[in-house]
Amino acid sequence: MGRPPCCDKVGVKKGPWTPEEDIVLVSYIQQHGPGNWRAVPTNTGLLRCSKSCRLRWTNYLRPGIRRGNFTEHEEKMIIHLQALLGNRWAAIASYLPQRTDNDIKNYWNTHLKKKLGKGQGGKGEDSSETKSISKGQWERRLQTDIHTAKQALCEALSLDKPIFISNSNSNSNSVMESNLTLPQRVDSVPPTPTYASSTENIARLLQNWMKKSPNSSSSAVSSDSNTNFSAGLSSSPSEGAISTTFSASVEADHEVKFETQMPLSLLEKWLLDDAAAQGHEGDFMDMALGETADLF
DNA sequence: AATCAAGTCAACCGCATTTAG
DNA sequence: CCTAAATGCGGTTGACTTGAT
Repeated sequence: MGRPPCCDKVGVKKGPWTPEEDIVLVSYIQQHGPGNWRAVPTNTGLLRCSKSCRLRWTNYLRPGIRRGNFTEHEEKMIIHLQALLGNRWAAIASYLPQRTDNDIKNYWNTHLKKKLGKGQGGKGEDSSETKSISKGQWERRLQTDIHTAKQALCEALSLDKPIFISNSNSNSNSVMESNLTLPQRVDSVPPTPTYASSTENIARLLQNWMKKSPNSSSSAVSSDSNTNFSAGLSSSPSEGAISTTFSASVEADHEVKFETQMPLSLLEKWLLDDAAAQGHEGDFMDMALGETADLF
């Protein structure tokens, strides 16, 4: 038969996450790594469903996430990718490793859609494009995916000593679902991502939290059973970051599940073959949309 | 200062796909 | 192979914030 249910919906808490919950979650993931979300609520005592835990981690607590202030480059990237891939935010997000699909989606809906609407008289609408896809269109879309993946690979490989991470969880995406893991170029994420950046995220949240509700002091952070966070908490002048002693100590104890390299030989060969065939190096950002249109 | 509208974004919901028993 | 749970994804909602009146 099947498996036991992931979470019974009675007694499941909803709504915004508190810093305390964040800390519990990060602590748990620090120890066990992301994945097996079903076990998270039971093992941590969080009154959240597994989905909620996963979402919280992937969208806010995961290391290397940047929030707000989309750069012009990112903006252009999103616009291009949206034109290429449609509303496949996870796929788009995989090209912007510091951004989450949710973030990109929100940004698109709140900023870019409007912007494009103004600029080109509503051309930016995507719905008709991505819906009602015929079989042939699917094939072409797949081709486009492969094509764009190759472009991204070219770009990535052309850099000096790039650092790749292959997102082990949600950010792997349809583009690469054919067992090829697209290496993500990381521009300004720390070279060796640790959970410290998660704690920074939490610290930031804590700050906001304390701004909002002066009553909930940092003492609230102490309590929980299997976390020893409180000892490691300290304020830093820059971002009020949680002290790195935590991340350092934990890192020593547990393997950090981020690949920093990936075997590229096959990919390189594939790219080189393709590049030879195509004969262009293709700056992804400069790829004309007209080229895309041809594919569809 | 109060009220309302518009904008933003975190989180939820439901569906599709993948995976485990 | 079948069934059901787990997971991932995109659409949508609603609480909160900000700006205008």
